[in-house]
Amino acid sequence: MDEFKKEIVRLVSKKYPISDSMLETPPDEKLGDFALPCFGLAKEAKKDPKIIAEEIADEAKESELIKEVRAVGPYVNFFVKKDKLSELVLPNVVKLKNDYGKSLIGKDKMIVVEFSAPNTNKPQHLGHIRNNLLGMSFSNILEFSGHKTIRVNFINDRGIHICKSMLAYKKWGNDREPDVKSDHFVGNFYVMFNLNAQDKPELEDEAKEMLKKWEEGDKETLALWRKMNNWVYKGFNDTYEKLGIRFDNTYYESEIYEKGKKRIIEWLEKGIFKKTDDGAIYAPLQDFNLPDKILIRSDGTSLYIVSDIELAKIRFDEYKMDKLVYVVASEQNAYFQQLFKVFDLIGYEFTNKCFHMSYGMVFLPEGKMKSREGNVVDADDLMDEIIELSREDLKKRYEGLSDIEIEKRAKAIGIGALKFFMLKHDHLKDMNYNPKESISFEGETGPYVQYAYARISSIVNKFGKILDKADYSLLRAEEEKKLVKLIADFPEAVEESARNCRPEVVARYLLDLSHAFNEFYQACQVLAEDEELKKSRILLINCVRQVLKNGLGLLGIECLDEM
RNA sequence: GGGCCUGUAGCGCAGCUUGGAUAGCGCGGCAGCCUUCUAAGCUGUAGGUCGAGGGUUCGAAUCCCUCCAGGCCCGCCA
Repeated sequence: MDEFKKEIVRLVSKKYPISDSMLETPPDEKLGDFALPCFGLAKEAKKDPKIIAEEIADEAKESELIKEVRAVGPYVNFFVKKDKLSELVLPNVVKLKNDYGKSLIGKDKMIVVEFSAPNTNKPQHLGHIRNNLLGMSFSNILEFSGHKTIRVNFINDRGIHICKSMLAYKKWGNDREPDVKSDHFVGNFYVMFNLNAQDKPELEDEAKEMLKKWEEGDKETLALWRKMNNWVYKGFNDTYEKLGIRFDNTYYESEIYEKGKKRIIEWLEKGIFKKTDDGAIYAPLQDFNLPDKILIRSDGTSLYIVSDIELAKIRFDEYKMDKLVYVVASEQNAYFQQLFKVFDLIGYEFTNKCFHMSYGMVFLPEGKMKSREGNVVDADDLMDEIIELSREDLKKRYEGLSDIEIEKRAKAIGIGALKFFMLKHDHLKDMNYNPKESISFEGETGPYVQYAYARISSIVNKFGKILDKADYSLLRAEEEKKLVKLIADFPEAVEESARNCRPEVVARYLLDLSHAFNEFYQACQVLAEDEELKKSRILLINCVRQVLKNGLGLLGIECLDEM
C-alpha cells in the first residue's frame, strides 16, 4: 500500500506539502481507498477546508495508480486502480509463500522470552493456558519479525508451596503410586494440605521445617522431592504437547537459588541490602516509592526473588540478548517493579532491557481461581472437554468419517477454538471465562478462521493446481478488492503486533480477512466462471489461504483442508 | 489509605498509542438465504447518554483534570 500512499503524497504535494501519515482510511469503501482530511492544511493556509479539498482534487487528478480524486466536504478521497492494486500485492504472496508477512524489524536482535514458569506442586490451570499461549504466540511473532528468539521456561521446583504437597503425601499418601495423571496426583495432595491446615495450623510449621531440611540437603526429603517432581514433569510434558508449547531452554530454581543466596549475602555486606531486627535480609526500596522487599527469611531460607535475581544474571551472561521478556500475570506488576529496582541497586546494567509482559487475570463466574482450594479450571480437563465437544459436533455434522479423521479434526478444531479464544482478547485486560458461553465454534472464533481456510482449500483442490500468475485486471468486484487490500495489510498487522507486544492484533486481523473471504464466497463464484476469471480468482483465494495459514501459524493454530 | 488497571448495545468484546466523515464486531432477538465451489457461512433489522462531570480543540470514545463503580497488588507466598 506504500506505493499508493507515496503516489498520493506526490500528487497532492504539487499544491500542498503533506506526508503519508496524514492519509487515513475512509469509514466507508464507497468513499474511496484513501482519504486526506484538510483541516490542518486549512488552519495553516487560513482557508476553508472545503476550498482546500477542492483545490487539491482539481490539481491532483488521476495517475498511473490512482483512478479518481474526489473532494467530499473537507476531505479529499482517492480511488486506486483495482488491477494495479492486485498487481502490486498478489505476486508478492505468490513469491514469498510461508514468508509473506515476515519483516526485518528485529534483524540482529536477540530476545529471550520467559513464560509458563509453573510451580511443581500442582497441575496447570486456565491461567497457565493464557500464559503459555501468550508466550508462545508472542515468541512466534517476534521470530517472524526477524528476531532471534529464545523461549525459556523457569520451573519453580522448590519452596514452601512445594513442601506442602510433599508433606501431605508423606502424611497421607501411604507411598502410593499415581492412579490419575501424575501432576494431578501431586496437586491433590496440595489441596489436601490446605484443607487440613485450616484447622491444624501446626502443619504450616511442619512445612517450614521441611523446607529447612530440604535446603540443608536432607537425603530423605530430597528423595521424596525428586520422586514427586518427576511425576509433575511427566504430567506437564503431556499438557505442553497437547497445547503445542515448546521451549529452547529450561531453568530450575533448585539449581540456582543457592548461588543467588550467596550473592545476596555479599551485597548485604557491601551495604546494598539490609537486615531486619530478627535477621531477615531485605532490599530497601522506600526511597523509590516501593515497599521494601524481603529476600531471605529470618530462618535463612530464600524467597523466589533470590532465584529471579540470579537467573537474570545467568541469562544475560549466557545469551547477551537485547531484551528479556517476562510473561507473568498482572497480579505481579508490583513484584516486577521491585525486581527491576533491585537490579538497579545491585548495579546491573540490563534493567532497561527487561520487560514485564503483563497480562490480565482469568476469572470464573464464581470469581478468582484458587489452586489452594482446588477451585480451578484444570488445563487438561478443559482441553479434553473442548475436544469432546468438537468430536460430538463432527459426528452430528458428517456421517461416515473415519475415527482417525474425526480425532484429527476434533483436536485441531477444539484446541484451535481454545487458543483463539484466549488470544483474541486484549492481553492486558482481565477476562471472564464462562464455560457455557466462552467456547463456541461459531462467530469470532478459531474455527471461523479455519473454516474459511477449508473452504478455500476445497475450491483450490477441485481446481487441481496452484497458479503463479493470472490476469489481475479481471478482479473487478468490490469483494475482491477488499480481499486484496486486507492481504496487503498483513505485514503491517504482524509488525504492529510485534512492536507493541500484542498477539491479539494478529487474531483480529484473521477475523477480518476471514469475514472478507466469506463475503466474497457469498457474492462470487470461482469454479463456474470462464477460464480466465476462474484462474484469477483461484490465484486470489490461494493468496488468502496463504495469509490465513501464516497468521494461524503465528497463533499456533492448525489449518485443516477439510472440516 | 497508597500504587497499577478497567468501565463502549441485554451479554462478550474491538476501536483509544498517532483526535476527524453516520461509533464497529460476535453472541442472543426478529426477518431472510442451501437444485451453486462446505450454512462451523452470508444478508437485513432492532438495540448505544462510549461510567459521570468539567477542560483543551474547528472537531473528543480517543488527549488533560475531578469524581463514581469494579478488579489486582501493597506476604518473611508465588
